[in-house]
Amino acid sequence: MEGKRDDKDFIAVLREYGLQVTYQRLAIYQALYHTKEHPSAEVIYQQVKKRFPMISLGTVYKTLERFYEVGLIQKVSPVTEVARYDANIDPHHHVVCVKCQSIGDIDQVVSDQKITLPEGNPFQVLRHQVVLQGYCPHCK
Amino acid sequence: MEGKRDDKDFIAVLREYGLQVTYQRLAIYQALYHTKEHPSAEVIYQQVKKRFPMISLGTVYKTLERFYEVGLIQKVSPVTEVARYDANIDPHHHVVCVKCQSIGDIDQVVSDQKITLPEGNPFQVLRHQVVLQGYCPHCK
DNA sequence: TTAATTGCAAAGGTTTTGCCGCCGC
DNA sequence: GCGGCGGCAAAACCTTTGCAATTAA
Repeated sequence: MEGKRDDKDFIAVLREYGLQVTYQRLAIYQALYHTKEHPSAEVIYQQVKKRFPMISLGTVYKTLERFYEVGLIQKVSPVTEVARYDANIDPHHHVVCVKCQSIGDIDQVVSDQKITLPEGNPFQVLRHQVVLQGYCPHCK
Repeated sequence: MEGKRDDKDFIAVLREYGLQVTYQRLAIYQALYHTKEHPSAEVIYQQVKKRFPMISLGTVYKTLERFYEVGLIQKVSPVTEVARYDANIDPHHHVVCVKCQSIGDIDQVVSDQKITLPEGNPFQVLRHQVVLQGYCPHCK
């Protein structure tokens, strides 16, 4: 039985990750668990508000960040806090320091030619970007 | 002679990309061209302001976005506009629709084991993320 | 009981927008 | 001269923070 989880299961999951269990957290995790849409905090808030109209957006932000912190969920996008620019337009990738946010270049040497898509992928892919995360020479 | 470009060269570059030439644009492009720091708009603003104290931050934002739009520079990070979350924590990558920002999953099938770093890379890499960009089934 | 969590509202920070005068072409 | 661009300030967002009240354990 993999398919469905009832509330009891979700409670267990939160506990596994060392999280205190609240109705808000259950609702937020369930909402995220039952969608493939990779929703933003705002979208999750709108969703959860249907069942718990008193929930606040701030709580959704705090909770998602907490989930991410303990590894219960993934987060897409926040490689750097703000947009960063680069005059070098040769194909290359970047490595971002998780501590000081400095960025280094990685020459194409990486992989790349190996980026092949699974059969039946419905997206039409234009380009890709590999972002590595780690420590820069100064922070490590 | 590859190494240095004088002002005349920068003017030519802007024209090549169909951009109108102004002192602000020259200064912004030069500032970005002469650094490896992958600066943010704010940092570029501070830099350019030394030579052109009257320049405005809004102009820097508009200009960088214009440069990016025509392909004169690269932008690191803005895969999605806001943070997006995912309850699936199995290792996998994402493909983001450049038009509607919807996100699809790409199973590990991609490459990955092939991500090898160039010799002498000074960063200590912890993990990496492959982000593909393209059109979703609905937008293509 | 005690520490963590929630809700609310305010603040912080980045980026966008509108408008008008100015400048490149 | 015309359309694009720059400066300025306001606005729009997204996200974080502070605090008092509430709740989980």
